[in-house]
Amino acid sequence: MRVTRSKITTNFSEWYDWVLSEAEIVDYGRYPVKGMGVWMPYGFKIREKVLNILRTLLNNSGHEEILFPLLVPEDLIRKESKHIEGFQGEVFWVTKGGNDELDVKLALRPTSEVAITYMESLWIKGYTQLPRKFYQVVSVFRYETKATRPLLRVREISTFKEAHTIHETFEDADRQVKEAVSIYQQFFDSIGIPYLISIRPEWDKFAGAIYTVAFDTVFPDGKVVQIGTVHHLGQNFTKAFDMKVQRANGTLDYPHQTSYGISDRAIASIIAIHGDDHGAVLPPAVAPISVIVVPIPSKEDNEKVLEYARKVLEQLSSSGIAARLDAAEKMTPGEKYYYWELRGVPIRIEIGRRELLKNTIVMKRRDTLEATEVKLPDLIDAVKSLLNQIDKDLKEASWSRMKSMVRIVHTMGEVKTELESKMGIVEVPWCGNDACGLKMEEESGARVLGRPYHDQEVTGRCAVCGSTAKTILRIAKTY
RNA sequence: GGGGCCGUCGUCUAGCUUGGUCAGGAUGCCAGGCUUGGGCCCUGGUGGUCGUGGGUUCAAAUCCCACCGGCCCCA
Repeated sequence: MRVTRSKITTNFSEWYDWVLSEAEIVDYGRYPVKGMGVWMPYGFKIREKVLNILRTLLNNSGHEEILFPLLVPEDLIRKESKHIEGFQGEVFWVTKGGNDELDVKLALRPTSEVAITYMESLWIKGYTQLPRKFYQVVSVFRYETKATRPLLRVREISTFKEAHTIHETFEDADRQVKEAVSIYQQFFDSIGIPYLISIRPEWDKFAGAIYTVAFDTVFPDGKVVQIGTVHHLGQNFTKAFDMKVQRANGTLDYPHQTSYGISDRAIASIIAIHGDDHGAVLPPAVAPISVIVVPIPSKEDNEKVLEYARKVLEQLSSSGIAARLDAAEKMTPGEKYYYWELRGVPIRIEIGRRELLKNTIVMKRRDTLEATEVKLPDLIDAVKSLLNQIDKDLKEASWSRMKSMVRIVHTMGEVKTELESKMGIVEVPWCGNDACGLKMEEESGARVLGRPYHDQEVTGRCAVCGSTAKTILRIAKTY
């Protein structure tokens, strides 16, 4: 049995819907509200694992978890004019309580900057209280009017980890942006998701931000998905709320903020990026089950085979490995293979009469479907080292796939033909002027992702105006 | 923002053009048997307000309208 990636690459959309529903990750499209789905038990476990990684990273870097109300009064949300401008049209409003029209409409938060800034203005009075770093994991709502996709474009983003920090100076907030980027790098590295980090162009930064740094990844169909963002908010929100704090030198000034978020899309990426034609392939770090033990029944010695399988399970469990025995009698071993492969369990152990007689087990890795025979005494070491190996190999494979989808071109014509033939991300030399960037966006019919966050050497001339290039512009078809 | 396709047992789907035994199949599920090293086979059973509302008609899954929901393409 060999792994293939033909279905997932040529018919990604269908594959994606199929995995999410068949592997019981989310039940989407049946709940009778557009753009909203149900996290099913298996998907919920994956989500929990992902969130645990994020929480650990944030808690260990001085972030404090909080929880804000879902509703934001209209006057609050209108305080920062650029912000509301950006979100106007996609805010859900609560306008009635029972039969009464509300005097002040209440928004289902599309994000929480205003709510948090308002409360911070009550909490924080002096620089000795700064910085503060908060985060929460909540649902946020966007009134999407068309083309919703499970976990990718939804009306209720049911897993939104948003962090909000507040600082005495612009520079300290700038440092915070760097910390956030580094935390997100560690996060995506730990789940093997490859990314490019870009500074979004002026016309596409977060509504109310000074600048926005974004993480993008490439899906198997060649389209790009934004999987994380970090914003330097400067004093935009604190000024809107007239929130001043006393500084060390005694003067009053508006503090500086940042905010950064990761959503359901991180989980969508895990499914989409590591998956193959058999279904999901979960990195060990987020797999609810690390090892599935499948006994192969036989007429002779059937009870002994089962007993042996239970012994193996017991050894795995007592070594802290999340293992499960699938002893269901109704399914044939073959059916079980497909079932657990679809769900992405990293390692399968097959135990039949052959293994019983030899005192061995057969270990099959999900990512390559390669089998290895292991002597029983070596079981735990073999499983542990294979889990590490899978983790490494998944990361390497996904990075090399993404890198092959990113290439440099030098003219507008090439941008178009490259995107049309192969999708992915193209990079072109750019003078750095918005006008040229916008022109590239228009002419390419694609989306400008921005320029590299980490300096990247550039030679040549701007693909639009022909003047010396100062940086690179990244362009892609996006979700 | 513009255009197109679609909605029938849990799931996939036939039927719709040409209204009238068209509500049928597969899969799943339940019971039993035979199997079990990659979705095996056999027997019996379960399951559908044909997305919702309205209209046309003696008669609507089928024709018309609106809404809800899903998918795709273009900008």
